[in-house]
Amino acid sequence: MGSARNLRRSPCCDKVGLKKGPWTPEEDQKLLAFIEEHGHGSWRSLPEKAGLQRCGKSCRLRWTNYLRPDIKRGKFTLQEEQTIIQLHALLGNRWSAIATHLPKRTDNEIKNYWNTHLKKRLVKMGIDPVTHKPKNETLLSSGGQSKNAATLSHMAQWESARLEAEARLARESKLLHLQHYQKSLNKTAHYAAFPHKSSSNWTKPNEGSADQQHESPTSTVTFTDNVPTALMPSTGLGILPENKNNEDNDLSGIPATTIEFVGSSSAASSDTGLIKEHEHEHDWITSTIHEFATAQMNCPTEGIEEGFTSLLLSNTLDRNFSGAGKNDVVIGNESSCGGDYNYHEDNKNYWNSILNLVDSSPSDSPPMF
DNA sequence: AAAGGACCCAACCGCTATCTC
DNA sequence: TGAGATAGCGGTTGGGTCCTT
Repeated sequence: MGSARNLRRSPCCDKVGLKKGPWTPEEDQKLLAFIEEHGHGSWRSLPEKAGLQRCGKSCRLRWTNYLRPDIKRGKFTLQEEQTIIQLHALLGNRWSAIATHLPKRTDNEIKNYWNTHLKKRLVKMGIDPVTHKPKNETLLSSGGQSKNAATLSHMAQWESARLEAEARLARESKLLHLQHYQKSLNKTAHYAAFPHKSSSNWTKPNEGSADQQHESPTSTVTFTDNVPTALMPSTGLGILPENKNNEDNDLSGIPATTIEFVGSSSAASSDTGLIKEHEHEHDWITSTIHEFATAQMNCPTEGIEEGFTSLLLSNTLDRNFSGAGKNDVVIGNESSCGGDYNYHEDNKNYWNSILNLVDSSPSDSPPMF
């Protein structure tokens, strides 16, 4: 699908003499030093200013995937693995969206980890890594089972709209954080002398500070100062558990969850136009939820916004990650709205975990499963 | 010990979306 | 309004490392 636009444009790396391939420690030093002092500004012009024989794109990727101070490297925790699997079930290969729920991890890293570890693990367990359904069921899937796919699709659509809104607002608020960003960059000065590994790869600069949350190009979640909103407060939309004390995920006490239009204290949403956009998105999501319930689940929709969790928990999805700290995927069998009790409980587990996932502060998530 | 296959992951490629002039 | 520039995304690749025989 080569666009006509690309025919007009010259590739960013077509300049003769520009280096490709693995970065050397010296190049990293130069890039870090330059960004610490000046910020990255225009990536296009950065390499020349920084004295690098690289294209801007290469510099940007090196920074976002490796040198950024707020990157966590190393082994993925069990919790992170579960997060990735569940979000992948919901969002598919939308790595950047998944990465917003795993602060300090890059989309590239998550993508690699999925392809090299998690995908294979699911396959071994007989789970289709694309549909997250058991292989044999995928083959048999038809009729009533297709309802599951439609349900997932609706969930993804809903999440997609939310993420897009988040991204847009994050861009707006990013401007307001520019000054803050420059300050934070200065804090990273000590990374200039970060240690190296013996090979071409070297260790992480370090863990980022809390206020570096604003800096991450891939992790654009921002939080309001005083509103304990859960789901992307920057969009103005939040899922607000009515009982925040439900920390142990006791399913008998699953909070009724409310989707509210939250008057965010962020600068971005103080803008009238943006608020109007929020309202529009809220309307859209509300209608989608109603459509979702009526079309896919045959469940009552009255007061549905006050009980979205219940809606999710009584849907017809047929898989579950159950039990505390388990990797196992437990396959449900019965599916009906408000039907088999055990199956209902299984789905409660599954969706409760997802809701808790997006409901948790990125950095201090308690054990969720 | 050596060969070669499997694995891993940083980096690249191609594309679209968005911004700027 | 349209062209060009830039940023960001997801898929893919290539080479280094690890493991098995």
